Amino acid sequence: MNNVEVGKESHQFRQMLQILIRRFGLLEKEGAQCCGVSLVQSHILFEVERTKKPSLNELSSSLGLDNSTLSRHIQGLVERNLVSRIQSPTDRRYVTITLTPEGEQYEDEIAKQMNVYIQEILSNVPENKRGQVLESIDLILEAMKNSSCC
Amino acid sequence: MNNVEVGKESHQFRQMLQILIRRFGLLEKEGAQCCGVSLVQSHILFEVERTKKPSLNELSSSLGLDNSTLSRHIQGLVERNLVSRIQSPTDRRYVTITLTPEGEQYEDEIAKQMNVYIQEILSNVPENKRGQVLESIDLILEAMKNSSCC
DNA sequence: TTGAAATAGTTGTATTTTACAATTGTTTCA
DNA sequence: TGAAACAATTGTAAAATACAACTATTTCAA
Repeated sequence: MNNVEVGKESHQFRQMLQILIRRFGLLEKEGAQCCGVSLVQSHILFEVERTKKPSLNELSSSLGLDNSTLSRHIQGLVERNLVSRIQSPTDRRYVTITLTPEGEQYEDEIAKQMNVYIQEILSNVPENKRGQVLESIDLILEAMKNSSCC
Repeated sequence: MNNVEVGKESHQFRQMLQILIRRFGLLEKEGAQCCGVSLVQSHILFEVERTKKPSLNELSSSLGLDNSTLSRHIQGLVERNLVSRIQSPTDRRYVTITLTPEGEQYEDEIAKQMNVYIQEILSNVPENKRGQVLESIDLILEAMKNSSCC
């Protein structure tokens, strides 16, 4: 494959991804706000659930936020009793962040809300293409992991 | 396909999309800031280029921002001479927004920057899967267009 | 062993982003 | 023709964010 072809593909790829991301981002925003949290808070809850017991540092870098910004978000979520912040016993500089049962319930609610949208979207993908679509997103993720840039 | 299967797929789909979106969002942010604009500004420029001569209303709703917020962003971009804001002659309530030559140049730069990242990512997708990946993103977009939810 | 450097997290502060409400100018239509 | 609808801007307050300074803890090398 030569450069011109890759260039064309890149353009198409960026354009599609960017549109997809904006549209999905809007959906997420709506889904989160239906459940009474902001988009960022919903990302935090999601990420806490996904990566078990992350530290504040891990969270902030995986979300692309400053430490201080995240610290305040966590403070807010602790006050709302959605996450707990526990000092690590082995290294007391760290805190580990977990979902409270209430936080898990929240995550479920948001997931349920998103589920409605996603089922709607998936039902509009031709049935014989659904497997390919899922596999492809996985391939992109994998490729990103193996890339030096991200 | 029954509900349980769709549910499983939804979960996987949301998880993958959400991760993909966060990672790509970080890339975009970096790409934009390399070129001296914020992520939101870069989205605005992209959208202005994509949809020719949008009105302020169209832009704000497609970007999911309040009218007033967008109006101020546009003001900033006008001051930086990246977009122009022209009152529509047929209906003077509207303004149409276009890229200036300088704005187009900016868009090209950002695109070039993103291109570097995207080529890197695509090169890590197995060559025999690249077509499928591109087709799949297109399928998702198409499905979103045909969905009532977004 | 100990104290300087490194690290994780929090808090102070200023800036930026954002939304909602009120306002202005224009068009539509009953 | 004038009230309602509409697009955009401006006033204002709230929320999100980053950077810098600070505290508490750990590491490691002299």
